[in-house]
Amino acid sequence: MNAPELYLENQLCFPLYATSRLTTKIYAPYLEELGVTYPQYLVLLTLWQYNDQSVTSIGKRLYLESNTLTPLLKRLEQKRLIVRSRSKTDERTVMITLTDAGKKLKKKALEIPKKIIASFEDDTITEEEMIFFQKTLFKLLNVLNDKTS
Amino acid sequence: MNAPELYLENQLCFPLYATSRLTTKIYAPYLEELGVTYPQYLVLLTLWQYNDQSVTSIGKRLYLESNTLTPLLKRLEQKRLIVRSRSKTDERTVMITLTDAGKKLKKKALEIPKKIIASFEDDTITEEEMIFFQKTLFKLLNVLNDKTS
DNA sequence: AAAGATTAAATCGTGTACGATACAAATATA
DNA sequence: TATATTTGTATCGTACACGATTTAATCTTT
Repeated sequence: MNAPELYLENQLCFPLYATSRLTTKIYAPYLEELGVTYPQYLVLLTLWQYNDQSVTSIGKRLYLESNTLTPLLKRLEQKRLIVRSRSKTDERTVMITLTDAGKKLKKKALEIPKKIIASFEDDTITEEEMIFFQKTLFKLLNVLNDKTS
Repeated sequence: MNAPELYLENQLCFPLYATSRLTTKIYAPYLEELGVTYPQYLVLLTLWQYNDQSVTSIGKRLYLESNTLTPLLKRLEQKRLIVRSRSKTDERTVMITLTDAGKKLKKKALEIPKKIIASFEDDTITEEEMIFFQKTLFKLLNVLNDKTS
């Protein structure tokens, strides 16, 4: 029974899944220097860009929920990069605050993007193609976010 | 300290990670009907397309290793969709064979792609753009595979 | 204001990912 | 042909993901 619609090379889900995982592996050596995991790095990016905020706010930006974030944030707190504290105006909310160490780590992180871009460099994909790719990717992310919420 | 190179919207890793996860969520209701998880579905796609093969062979196609695959394959075996058996010509190798139930599931899976395409449909992204996107995505996957191996 | 509904985190259980390591079988080399 | 190396799986520990549920705080409604 021939079924090209089920071939791996005709899927969209599979290359997204595989590329996402391999990209994370490219980051690994640099993140190891920072002492954080990849999802922890994304939380730090969120905090560096948008400053202190609630767990839900971080979740909205990263498309994650408290079931994933709470344990992750506890680990970041153990590493003394953030502080978790109940809001006084709304006791349901937990505010995430960067510590000095967490803020300092940003300087080190600034070196990462250029190293990543360098390791992505390749003859088969032009810079223009990558920019277009990134645009479509973000469009797709928005579409999917509407569909899943 | 302004650092646009660290903004979430300027990353490539982050939208890949988020889009991959949201795509998996789109599949969830259909995979529930099949009674498998998303990575289990990918293994079945591999077996349907390339027939019976070793753990390593599946891993090469999906960019996974035995540390991930062995437990996953044991679950597929418990569901009676595959059989794991040591090769007689090479006792190191474990051959993965589809059961009749595993083969039959392909018929049900054939309905999934069109449903997924329908749920991806959107005015902001043309079909042409999606095809181009998929091409770049596979190119990127190949580049990353070279870099990480 | 009391009852009901909503919201924000946290918890729990299952299933990946993956680096590191172990181990046995097969292959290569001295 | 012994020994060393490589290969194919499996195991272990840590860290996500995520659906489902719980709990407490806040908001809405009557």
